[in-house]
Amino acid sequence: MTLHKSTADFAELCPIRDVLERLGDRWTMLVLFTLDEGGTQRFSTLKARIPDVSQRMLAQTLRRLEQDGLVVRTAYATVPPRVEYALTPLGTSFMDPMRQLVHWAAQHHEQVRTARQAYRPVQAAAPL
Amino acid sequence: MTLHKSTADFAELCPIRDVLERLGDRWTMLVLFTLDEGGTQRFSTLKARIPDVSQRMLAQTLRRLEQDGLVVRTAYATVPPRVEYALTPLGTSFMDPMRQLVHWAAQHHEQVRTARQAYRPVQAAAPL
DNA sequence: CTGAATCCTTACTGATACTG
DNA sequence: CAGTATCAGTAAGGATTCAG
Repeated sequence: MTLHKSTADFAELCPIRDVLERLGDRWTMLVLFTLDEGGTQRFSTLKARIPDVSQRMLAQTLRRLEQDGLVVRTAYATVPPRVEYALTPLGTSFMDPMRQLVHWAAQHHEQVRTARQAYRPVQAAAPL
Repeated sequence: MTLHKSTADFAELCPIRDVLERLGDRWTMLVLFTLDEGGTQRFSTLKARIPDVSQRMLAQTLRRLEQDGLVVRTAYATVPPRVEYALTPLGTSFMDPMRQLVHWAAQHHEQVRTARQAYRPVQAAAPL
């Protein structure tokens, strides 16, 4: 369960970092959350529900999630095209730990904000 | 408990995004995890345990964590200087949800890797 | 509607060099 | 030892344009 790797293997990252680095970007969590609460949704719906995501980033995020097996993409050959996205069982299984994280954030947000305000760049003197 | 905000308020981001975006960068989780498993540690120790972090990034990450109240920095006015870092109670409280996330990653890493390999860029045809 | 491709601007990062 | 400052390269992100 270590997140560290010896200096030797930069290339083959530790499993956990490998997975978490994907999830840590700006939009992934948001997309997963939106899919979870809204169920199967079209591209345009997702775009509408995440106001500040660009088309480019949404597409890219969805591609990666699809690639990692957290999301399924279903395209219908109609005109105009219709594409639907949904969480896979794997994607759904991720929502549990994610909800914990969201809960923590909601719970402690105020405390963090307070800490930020109280923060003083540096202290010259020191204990001892 | 929504992660979305109306288009109106980009500036004042939703609490959860505000908190999670900080944690989502490349080093924060790793630093927190290292502090958690090793207890109070000096700058150089942390640097040694996270082989591929640069001095600059480690310092920056620690500053932010300190600012957010997850880490305490204690400087001793000795020569040479000695600075110790430790998790605050707030920081410790974050480890719970974080461990869940790490656990999920460890548990499903193989599945994700498999999905990545099986992935085919796009499909021309489609159902229906 | 759902994207991919391009361009361009900003943010992140690592090396390096320099202080207290 | 524990940083900060500066610089340069890379990567991320948005806006726009074009295509199936």
